[in-house]
Formats: sequence, structure tokens, C-alpha cells
Amino acid sequence: MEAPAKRRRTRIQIEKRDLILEAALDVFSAHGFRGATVDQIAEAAGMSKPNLLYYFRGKEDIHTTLIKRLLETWLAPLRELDDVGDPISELRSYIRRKLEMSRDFPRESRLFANEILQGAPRVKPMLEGELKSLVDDKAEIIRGWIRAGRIARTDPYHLLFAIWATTQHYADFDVQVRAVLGSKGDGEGRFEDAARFLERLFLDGLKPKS
Amino acid sequence: MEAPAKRRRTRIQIEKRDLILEAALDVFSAHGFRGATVDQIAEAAGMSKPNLLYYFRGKEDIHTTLIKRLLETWLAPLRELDDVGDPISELRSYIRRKLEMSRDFPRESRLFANEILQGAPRVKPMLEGELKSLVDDKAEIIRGWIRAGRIARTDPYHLLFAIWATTQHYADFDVQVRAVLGSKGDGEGRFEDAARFLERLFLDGLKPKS
DNA sequence: GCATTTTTTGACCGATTGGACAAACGTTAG
DNA sequence: CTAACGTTTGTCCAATCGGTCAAAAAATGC
Repeated sequence: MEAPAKRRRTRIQIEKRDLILEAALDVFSAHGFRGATVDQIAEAAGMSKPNLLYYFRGKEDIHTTLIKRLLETWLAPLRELDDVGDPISELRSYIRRKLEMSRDFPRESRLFANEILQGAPRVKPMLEGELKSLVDDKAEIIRGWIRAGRIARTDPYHLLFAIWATTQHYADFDVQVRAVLGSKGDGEGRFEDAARFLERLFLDGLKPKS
Repeated sequence: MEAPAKRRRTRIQIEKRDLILEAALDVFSAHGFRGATVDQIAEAAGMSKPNLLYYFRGKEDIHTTLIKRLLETWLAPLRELDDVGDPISELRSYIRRKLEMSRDFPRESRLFANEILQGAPRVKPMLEGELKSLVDDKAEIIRGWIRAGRIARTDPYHLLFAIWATTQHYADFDVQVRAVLGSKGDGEGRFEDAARFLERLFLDGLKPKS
């Protein structure tokens, strides 16, 4: 039979594809796209290379499938940001969720960082389309908060950039963070310290002047 | 004669080595170490591959030379941070200099980011040694400012992480920043906006409570 | 000038890469 | 049991990789 392109998927096909994507996430996030080899992924998934290529059309196919999946969970926290609640606690929980994602899904963060660093050859359209319009929406919400005097005057876009940068830093630059903190950064305490620090940094500076 | 290992360098050797390093910075920062090929670097430098390999022992040699050079300029701004002046203006100029480096040396920033993302295989010792002790020193200075009540109470390490993350973000995630800002981010105005935003973010939140 | 040294290159090499393929093996429905 | 379909693998291939080498070309010193 033909490779599983558009056809109905078997139970085995679903399981094996998941297994491969899990292994590929390990390898791609650790070595980048060019640095990763199909053999490495196959071995990490516990199967032979031709077997792996029975489930995916090729290296590129695995990578794009992985990134497509990642983007959904990656943008979820931002989607939840809305103006029904208190602005400060909305932003607080957004920062916290982003930091938790760096702690719980560092491989996904590094995979994304790698893609952007290389010039986003495979996701540029999504950045300019879906991401941009989502950010535009949320920036308008934040501007509304500013107009209503509920948070301090600030640039919504650069605010979001700063939140992304600071939270993802703990996943993407993990080696450096650990190296600098030394034994202090060994457990998971560095994430709690970071949470405390970032909350103070962003929120104390965003409260409306009283 | 043998390749230029320890021997005295000719005028041509100095010029060509610089030319190669310049080309290699382009290629490595755009594709990462594994993603870059010696042929690409040679072509970017306008010479044949064997000619390039006459000036450097190999791909690895080019990369380490490049990173060694980069680290000096990269840590310079942090070295200048001392406690002779006003804490707030010291931090302000540190943030500004780091942001200017992202604007003026984005390739260097991406080269470094790439290295860290891959687990810092070539600079881990430097991170745990030189960088850590430098940061420890500066953290002690910041703690002194806090004890003296000259800036607000905060975690010096995570403060530095946040400054690194936010400023380097504009170089490392440049494609994403441009995509989200759209036409607004076309010129160099985004750096001025970022400078204004970051200054407010860090310094308004760090002023001692009055 | 000429001899020596430095620089440049075309041709080549072994290793690794992503991928193709057909044959073998398992599984399942009648 | 058996035919049909799904799964797995050993083997192979062309392309690309980093790097070598000897010989030609250019520069340099006298």
C-alpha cells in the first residue's frame, strides 16, 4: 500500500507517528533541522530508517508536522488573554503560563527558537498572517486598558515581546542560566525565582500611577 | 610552508583570515554550525575551498576563532557596569548598550544564540568559569545598591537575565518582531521604541520606593 | 635576473547524508 | 487455510560533506 498520505490511518500508524514525532522533537530541538539526521530520529524512536520513512514522506515532512502541532499549543496562552477580567491579573496569569511552558515544554521552545533564528523559512507566512493578526487583536485590548487608565501607558507590542523574551529565555538559554546560577539553579527553584522576579518587573511597572 | 599555526603572519594572511571570518559570520549566524558548509563560506569569501583551508585548519577552527573573538565584545558592556556612578544611570546605559549591540551586531548575537541553543558544546567551560564569576561580581554590586536603598529590592541574577533576554530578542527573533510589527517595524524605529519601552520597564520598576 | 617561499587551485577521497526499493514478515478477514 | 493488506528491514544509491594533495601560479628576497 501507498505511504499514509491522505488515507484513513490505522491504529498502528497513529501510534507510530506519535512515537516518531516524540523522538523527532528530542533530536530536532537538540541539534536543529540541519544538525539532526533521520538515522538519529529513527534510532530514538526504536525503529529502522526505512520503517520511519514508511510513516513520513521525509525529514522535511516530520519537521513541518512537528512545527504545525507545536504552534497550536504555543499560541494558546496568548489566545486566552481577554478583557473580561482584571487587566493586572490577566497579564499575571499570561506571564505565569508562558513561564510554565518554558519549564514544562523546553524542547518545543527550542524547536521554535531554532526555526526563528534560521529566518523562519517554514513559518514566515504564519508569523505574518495568523500571529500578526492575533497580536494586533491583543494589542488593541491592551490599548483599551491603557485608555481606561487601568494600566500604565506603555507600548503593547514591545510589552508582548518582552514577555516572550524573558519567559522563553529560561528554556532557550537554559544552559547559560544554569551555568551562571551554578548550584543555585540545579533544582526547579530557578523557575519560582523567575516567576517572582518577572511578576514584580512587569506588574509593579504597569500599575496605574496612584 | 606549513599552514599558519603559530608562525608569524604575513600581511596577506591577516587580511584573508579577516575576510574569511567576516564571511563565516554571515554563514554561521544564518544557518548554524551544522547547517553551514565550508563551500558556502569559501564562496562568500570569494575564494576556493582548499584556499580557505590553507588559512584555517578546518570548519571547527573557523567557528571557535569566531566565537572567541565575539565573546570579548559581547561581555564588554557588562564589564563596564560598576558602582562609581548612579545605579539607575549605570543600568540605563547598560540596557542601552546591549540594545545597540543587537541593532549593530545582530549576526554576532545570532551566532551566540545558536551556540547556546545547541547546548553550548564549545563555550560551556567559559560560561561556568569566566561568565559566571563576572556575573557574580556584578550581582554583588547590584546587591550593594539594594542594601544601600538606592534601587528597589530585586534578584540581581534574574534582572541580568531579563536584560539579556529582552535586548537580544530584537536580534535573535528579528524575523518575528518584523513580522508582527508589519510595516511599523520596517525602518530602525523599532529599536528606538524598544529603548523607550525597556527603559520604562526596568527603571520605573527599580526606583526605590519613595 | 633567479631562487625561495607563499598563495591558489583542480582533482580527488572516504564518510555521511536523505532517500528508494523490493523482498520478507505480520496481521487480519473470509 | 489463504489471499489481501499492512508493516518492517537489508541493501543500495546519488548527492553532499569536510578535508587532502600535488602541482601550478604569484609574491618575495637577494
